[in-house]
Amino acid sequence: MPTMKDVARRAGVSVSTVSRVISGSDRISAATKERVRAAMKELGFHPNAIARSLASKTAGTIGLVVSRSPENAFANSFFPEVIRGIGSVLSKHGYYLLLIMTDDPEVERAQTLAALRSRRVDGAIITSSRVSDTLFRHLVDEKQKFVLIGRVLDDLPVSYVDNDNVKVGYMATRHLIEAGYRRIAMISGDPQYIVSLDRIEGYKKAISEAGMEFRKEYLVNAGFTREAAEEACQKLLALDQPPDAIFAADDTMASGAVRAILKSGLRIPEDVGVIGVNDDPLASMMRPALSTVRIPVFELGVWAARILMDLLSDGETVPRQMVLPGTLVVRESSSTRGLFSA
Amino acid sequence: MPTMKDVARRAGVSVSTVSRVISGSDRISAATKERVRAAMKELGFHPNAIARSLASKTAGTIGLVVSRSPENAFANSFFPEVIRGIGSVLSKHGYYLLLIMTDDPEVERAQTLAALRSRRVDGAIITSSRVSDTLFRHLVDEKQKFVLIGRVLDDLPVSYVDNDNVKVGYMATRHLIEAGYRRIAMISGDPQYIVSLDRIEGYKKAISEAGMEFRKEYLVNAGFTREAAEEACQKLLALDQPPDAIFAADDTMASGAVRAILKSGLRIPEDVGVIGVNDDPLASMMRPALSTVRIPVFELGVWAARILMDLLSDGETVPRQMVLPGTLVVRESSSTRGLFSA
DNA sequence: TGCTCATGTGCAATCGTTTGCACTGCTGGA
DNA sequence: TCCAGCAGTGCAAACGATTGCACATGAGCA
Repeated sequence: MPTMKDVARRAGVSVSTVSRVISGSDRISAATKERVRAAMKELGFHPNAIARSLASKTAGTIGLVVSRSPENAFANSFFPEVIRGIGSVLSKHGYYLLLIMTDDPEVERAQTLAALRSRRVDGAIITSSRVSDTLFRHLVDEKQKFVLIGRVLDDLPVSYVDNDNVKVGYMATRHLIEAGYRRIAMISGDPQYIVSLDRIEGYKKAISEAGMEFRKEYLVNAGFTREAAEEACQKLLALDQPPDAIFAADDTMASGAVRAILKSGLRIPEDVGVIGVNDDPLASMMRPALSTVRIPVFELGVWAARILMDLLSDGETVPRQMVLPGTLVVRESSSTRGLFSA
Repeated sequence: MPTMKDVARRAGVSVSTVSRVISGSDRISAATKERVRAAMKELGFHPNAIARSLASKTAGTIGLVVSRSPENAFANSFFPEVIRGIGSVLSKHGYYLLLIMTDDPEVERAQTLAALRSRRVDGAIITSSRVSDTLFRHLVDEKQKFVLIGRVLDDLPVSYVDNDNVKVGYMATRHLIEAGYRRIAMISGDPQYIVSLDRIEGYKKAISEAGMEFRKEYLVNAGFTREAAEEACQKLLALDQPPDAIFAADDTMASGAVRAILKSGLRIPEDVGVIGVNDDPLASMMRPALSTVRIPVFELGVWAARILMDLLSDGETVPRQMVLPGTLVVRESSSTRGLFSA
């Protein structure tokens, strides 16, 4: 592999000059530029990114920590979409994306810390927010640059972008109420995740606002998996007073609920209404097509990346926090109830 | 950030000694090791990965090129699964994964080449194989280390791991035949991808082997999207002699076909049988549950990574090629036909 | 004619490691 | 008693770029 030294020799200039030609900047005569460029081409020279990083003290890489938690499990399209969003920003800035993803949460934490501490990455985007996690505190203490997709409960000075999950829960529940359903149950995700707590809060808010009573037995946890959701839904339907609508905290769980309902011989949406969250491809593909609250996943990625870029370039220090809204998407699994109850 | 120099000073030894303690190797007295370790801990020292890479001439990173082609679109679980497989191997070897993924194929190629040439990554795993692509030739010429998930048509000395797509096509078609279907159409993916050609070949083989006649109008291209598949299937059903079974080259397209069939008032599997490929979560979730040929995606990732590791460590030079089999998974969309025709 | 400055280029230090080689003591066998 | 050999450590040269500073040249101006 040729180095700048070789190029310099060939072009009859010094390495500094070559360097300056490459970085484009500075005052180099057109003639010299030309000769250096030619030499580079002739030798097939490509600058060594590692050496460059060492000298310039920036890795040119940012880490993306993807928790393989059920929360953003791969049954749904969260992960690819968020990457797409991030990538669209990073590529403009010439950054590469280092993926940190493993089955083991401990390994994940260790790798995240290692990547940042070893300066292998200049910053990180983290896509999980458990209720209790000391990782963020560590990162803040070490003044590492990172952005969270999600949010933190305590008042750590952390930059994050999140969707408004309280509102998401509220919108979904509210929609069911307006569609005429009266006994609305919620199948929630693992309460270890903040997103779960938020959506539950929204659910409760809509319930009480409508003057309905919150029933403990109508709120069940299915850990973001379809199987658990199906089972949970069966139990709900077996109650003395079974619910006439189900709000599932994501589309995957909603699909489980749908299955349980249909198996039990009930009709959707006539007997039981269902709504999910995410609007992943599955939702429109199911029969009946699933009503849902769409989350702007791509945008979450975009904003997380933008904020991180700012953090890195401006040396910005005040944490920025951002909340994006969801959108109600009404499909077959809930829309027509009004007709029946009317 | 403390450097090895600081640690060395504190421990009263030379940098070389510190380095040797870190790398674990070599002959360092227990006492010295202890002192150095203590110094590192006291200073909160973490070795700089970039400097390390420069000196050791290995990036410790491998690139994963994810083509956002429809072939491995995110509607299915190909991408996450393959990453999981790769990750499980890489983490054992202490490698990080650099993700190269963009909407634009040209940018993708450029980034791939740049990452390898700049030695930002030690090698790459590439997940696309278009029929005509000069990328591989370039990479081979430059002696870059890479493994392809998929395969090449020409006889380039390229290491790859692929599933046996001819056989996959054969198995799916054969199954339909054995289930009693007689007019079997195929909805294929974009013929620009080798995988498509292979599955078509398998389809034809099974057809002719069963003494059936290959009909040109029974082979249609739907570019791996559900919408196109639905449309294509409608047209098939409108033929004078409509098919009584559909082999779709992936589950996503199969779901489109299912929708078209049901819309037209026909029953599955009684009137029309359907089979897909992949066995992604969607397949078991659909109603009727979709018969399919399962592809060992996780294993593809594992083997690609293993082969790349060998390429990097042994300086191995003979290309290794590997083909993994698929598995027939019979569900509701095809199984019972035998009962009716009997 | 002499001085100032802008322009273009080179020198050499620096980034933080790794690693081949040389050196110092000591141990133990002949 | 001498010397080979080894364990333990340090020196200093890489690795391949970036960058502050110094320097040479020639133009512009008084």
